Amino acid sequence: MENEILQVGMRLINKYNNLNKKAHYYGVDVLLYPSEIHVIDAIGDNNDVTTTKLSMNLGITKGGISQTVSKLYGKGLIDKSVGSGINEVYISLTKKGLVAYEEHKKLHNVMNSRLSAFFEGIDDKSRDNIIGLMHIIDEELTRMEENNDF
Amino acid sequence: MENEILQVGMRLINKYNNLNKKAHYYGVDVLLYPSEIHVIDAIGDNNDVTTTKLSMNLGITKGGISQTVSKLYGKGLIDKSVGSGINEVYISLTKKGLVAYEEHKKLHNVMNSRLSAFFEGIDDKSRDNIIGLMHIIDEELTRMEENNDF
DNA sequence: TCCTATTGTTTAGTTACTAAACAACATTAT
DNA sequence: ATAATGTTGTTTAGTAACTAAACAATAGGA
Repeated sequence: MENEILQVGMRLINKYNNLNKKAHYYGVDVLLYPSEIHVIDAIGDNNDVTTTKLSMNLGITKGGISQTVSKLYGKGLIDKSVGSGINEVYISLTKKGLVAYEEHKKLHNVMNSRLSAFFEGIDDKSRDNIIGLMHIIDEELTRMEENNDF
Repeated sequence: MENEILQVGMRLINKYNNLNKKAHYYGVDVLLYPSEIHVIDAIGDNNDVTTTKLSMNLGITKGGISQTVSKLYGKGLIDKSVGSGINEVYISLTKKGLVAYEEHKKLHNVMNSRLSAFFEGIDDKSRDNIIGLMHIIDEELTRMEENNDF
């Protein structure tokens, strides 16, 4: 019974991950790979960000970010400018980059609005339980991370 | 408010995916990569399975399965036998493969039992709402898949 | 006997990384 | 002033985990 819910949850994660594997245009003239739209998303959420900060935000090494950013620069989606800190380079979206960012966000918003409607329609107890469930999952994942259990 | 729940959900998925990236021993003498333990898990759940069925179950091409299965054979975790169908080859776990399978399952069971306890402690309405929430997410993911929206 | 369908394999290519060495520059210590 | 240290970002070589496409092997039907 409860086991089934976990199974469904796992299936949903796999479904989401598979969707996330394909490249799309996001309203621009260049094909964007998952890693690229992921970085664009992170830049759009926090403009004038540095390579090091992106690296921390996305949990990827600086080298990896540098490579993806380089591709995005070549595709004309980002700009670079001198930052305020030592050796810092600020990364920001070009107009084209902003188009891709917003197109990507828009697609997420469809699901977002359905979920918003759902949460408005349920009672407080149910909502609290859903939050509680997420808390347990978070704790368990943290435990597995710390104990290197998997 | 509801947006925050979605954000937490996304963070949990990322956390889970990052855990899933590391190689582990799972109680045997060879290091098993994520793709390998994933295939072992699928074989253990459905013994005497074929390459084609594994391919369908895991959503990976036959070529990809063939490569991973080949590595697992080299590491001594699986056996092959003549199947009943045309050209079929049955894949099964060796003793060593079973050790890895059960060790992997055991780690998941810790979370499983916490979730079971949680679901026993909540009211029916909350449980129905959680199932309903999963249903909505499933529908939306299917819609995105079909419309190629992402 | 030839054609087709199916199974599994192999090969070449790709994405998305990591680790490590490196370069460029500023700050601090001697 | 010069050397050591600490940052930042880049480049390179290597790897995992695929896919697509060609292929081989085998069985059944026309």
